[in-house]
Amino acid sequence: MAKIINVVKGTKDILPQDAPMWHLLEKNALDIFTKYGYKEIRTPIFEVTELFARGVGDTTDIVNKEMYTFEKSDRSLTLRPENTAGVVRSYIENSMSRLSAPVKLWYKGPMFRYERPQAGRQRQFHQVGVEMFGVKDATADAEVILLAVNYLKSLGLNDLEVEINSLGCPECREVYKNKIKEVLKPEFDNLCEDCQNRYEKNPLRLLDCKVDSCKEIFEKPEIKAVIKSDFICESCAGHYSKLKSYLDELDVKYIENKLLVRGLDYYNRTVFEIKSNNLGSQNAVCGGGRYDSLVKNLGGEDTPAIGWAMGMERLISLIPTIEPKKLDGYIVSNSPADAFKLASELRDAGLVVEFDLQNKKFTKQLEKASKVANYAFILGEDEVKNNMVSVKNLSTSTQKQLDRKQLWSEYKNV
RNA sequence: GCGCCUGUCGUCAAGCGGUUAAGACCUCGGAUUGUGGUUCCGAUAUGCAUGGGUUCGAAUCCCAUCAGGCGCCCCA
Repeated sequence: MAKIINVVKGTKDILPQDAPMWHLLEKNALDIFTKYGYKEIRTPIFEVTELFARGVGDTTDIVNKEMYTFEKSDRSLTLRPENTAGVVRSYIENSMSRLSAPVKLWYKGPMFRYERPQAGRQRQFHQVGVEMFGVKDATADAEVILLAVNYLKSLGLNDLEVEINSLGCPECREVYKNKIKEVLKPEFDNLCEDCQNRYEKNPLRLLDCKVDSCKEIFEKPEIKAVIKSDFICESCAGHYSKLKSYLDELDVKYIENKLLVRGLDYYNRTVFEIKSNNLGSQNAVCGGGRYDSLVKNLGGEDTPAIGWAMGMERLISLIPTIEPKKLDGYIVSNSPADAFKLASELRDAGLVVEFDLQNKKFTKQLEKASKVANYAFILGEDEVKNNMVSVKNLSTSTQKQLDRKQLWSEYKNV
């Protein structure tokens, strides 16, 4: 036998037995997002590399070490590691700022990140996400979070934890960053290697370091005081408290997590994650936040925006398995030509039917029917002659001859 | 990139230095030439990820390679 070829590391087939769960995710996304006024957008799965470098940010791990980048005709192209940058690119390119705000878009599709695969993490994975452009008020933040919660509820996921935080605006964050750097300066040599790198590149990411020695340092009173301090400026604080009061009124439960720092550079003010305890160590199903300067940074008009993305594989691992449906009927007949005709009639009437294409014996056909279908439609010589079909209910074993014309509407009474 | 764990039929597995490599499920065939789902019978790994080594003897022990899983980092 020839050598077999396997799926590439970190990728997976979505097999027929899992398809019903994907259909559920996709159907509910379409239904619910549509109710909230979102329109679907589909952008290419690869873009010019510069889009991600400028959009996602070149201090992020996503851009630094996780991108699938390739060269073609002197252009550097990259398989999208996330879709916000692509959607923003399209928003700008198609002049969507001319549309009446807010512009609400949603998407679903594969994303690519070159990481070591593990539970809840693949190199090709799928996200559903939403992006809202044009509203700077906290109403947008609240609506977007509510939408996430309601989408999760529609999937039967009610008890997930919503964590929120505010990163402030570029101005107040700069002050905060400097304070952190200042107070940590004496400890610099004691920080782990990663943290020493983060110190210059992105001090906010120091805060969720998992190394014990670093955690200890962050626990020191004078350092903790700075980390925990409410650094955000008055207007950012106002925005944040407005969001919280909206969430309270909407009865959306949340936990404030001051250490919640997104790894994407473009976020400002509101960031949030939704987590599950049943996912192993990759426990975030949803992550998002506000990115008010991204549109401008990518060459568009200054446009506030906010969005989130959910990992579809992670969602699927949280919802119960959906058993595949049986066929409505399986036609049992020794005459393929007659079976073809009957199958067409029933299919046209909306039934899901199959019949034997392999010339199997009558008993084998019936055996097959009992495994895959709710009803057997038995079509023998007599039945063909009289324009009848014998319908057998395979769970009750009752059988009746029905007129072929009314078959599709009456078979369920057998 | 680093750490830990695991590779026996399509699937789940037993096996712990000497077996004819259990068993179950799935699939296929038969009992059953127009009545299934129950039952009974039968078929299906000359081979235990691959390559070396140790041994009289290896699926079992050792090494390497490959593959998979999990964790760190980071994220959905």
